[in-house]
Amino acid sequence: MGIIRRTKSVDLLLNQFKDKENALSTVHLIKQLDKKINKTTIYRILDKLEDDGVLHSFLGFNGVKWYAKCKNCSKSKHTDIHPHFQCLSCGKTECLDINFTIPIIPNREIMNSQFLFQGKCEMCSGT
Amino acid sequence: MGIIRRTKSVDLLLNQFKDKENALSTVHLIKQLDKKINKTTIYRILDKLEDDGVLHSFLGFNGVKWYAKCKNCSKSKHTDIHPHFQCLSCGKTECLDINFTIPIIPNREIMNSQFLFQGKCEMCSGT
DNA sequence: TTTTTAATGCAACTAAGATGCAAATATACT
DNA sequence: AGTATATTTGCATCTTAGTTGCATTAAAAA
Repeated sequence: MGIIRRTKSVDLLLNQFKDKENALSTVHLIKQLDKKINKTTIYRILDKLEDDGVLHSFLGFNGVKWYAKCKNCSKSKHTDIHPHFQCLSCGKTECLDINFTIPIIPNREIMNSQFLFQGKCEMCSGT
Repeated sequence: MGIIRRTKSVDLLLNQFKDKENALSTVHLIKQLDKKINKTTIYRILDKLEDDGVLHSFLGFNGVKWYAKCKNCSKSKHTDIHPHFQCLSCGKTECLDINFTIPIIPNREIMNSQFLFQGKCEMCSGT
C-alpha cells in the first residue's frame, strides 16, 4: 500500500533512521517515540515504508522485528540480499555488506531468504 | 539443563518427531497434544531436548518457533549448520541438506547463525 | 516402601503485534 | 482561502506466543 501522505509521524520515524546505518527494532522505536507517536501508528508506518522499498525488515534471534534502510530497493522489489548481524554484548544490530547468493535447491522455488548471525561486533570483540 | 527423567510427556513429544523428517512448530505441537500435555510442559521439554542435542530450533518467518531432529549434535554442541525452508503454500517446514559455511567477517566473532528460506516446496512447486 | 528430587498442571502474567472505529489532518478541488 | 474527500492517527481492546511461581504429582534413588 505504501506511504501516501507526508505526515509528522512519518517524518519523525524517518528521522530515526537518518545518519544511522544500523537497524532499529520496533521495541526501540516505540520506546524512543513514546508520547510522540502511538505504537499502532509506528507499526503501520514501518509497514508502509517497507512496502515502498524505503526500509526492509527482519526478525532477530528473539523474534523481535528490526528495520533498516534499503539501498537499492523500490516498491515491492526488495533487491538487497545481505545477512544481518546481532551483537550479543551490546545488542547492536546491523546489515552486513556481504552479498549472499541464494543457493539453487532442486525442485524448490525460493522466493524469500534471511541470513542472520549472532556474535560479537567490531566494538565488542576487543580487537 | 537437559532431560533427566523419562516421563510420559517426554515420550509423547518424542513420538511426534518419530518417522518425521520435517520440523514441527510449537503451535502445532501444542494443538496436537492438547488434553495430553500442558503447553507449559511442552515448552519446557522442547527446551530441554534442545539442550540435550536431540532437537534444534529456529524461528520461522512469522516468529513462531520450530523444532527439528538433530543428526550429529550432542549436549550443548549443536554442530548442524544448515538452512531451513518454509513452504508458502502448504506450510511445510524442513531442514535442507545443504552444508552452509559461515563467512568470515573481519573483526566480528560469529557465534550463532540462521539461514531461512521461503518459497514453494517440492510438492507445491508443481514439477 | 519411603525419601528425595525433578516434572507437571494450573492460573496468571508479559510482551509484540493486530484490529475496529471515531476523530484528526493532509491533500485535492473549486 | 475554504470546503470536500480520503488517508492517518490515537485509543481501547484483543490476540497469541511464550514465561513464571507455586502447589501437586510422579520418577528414580535409598
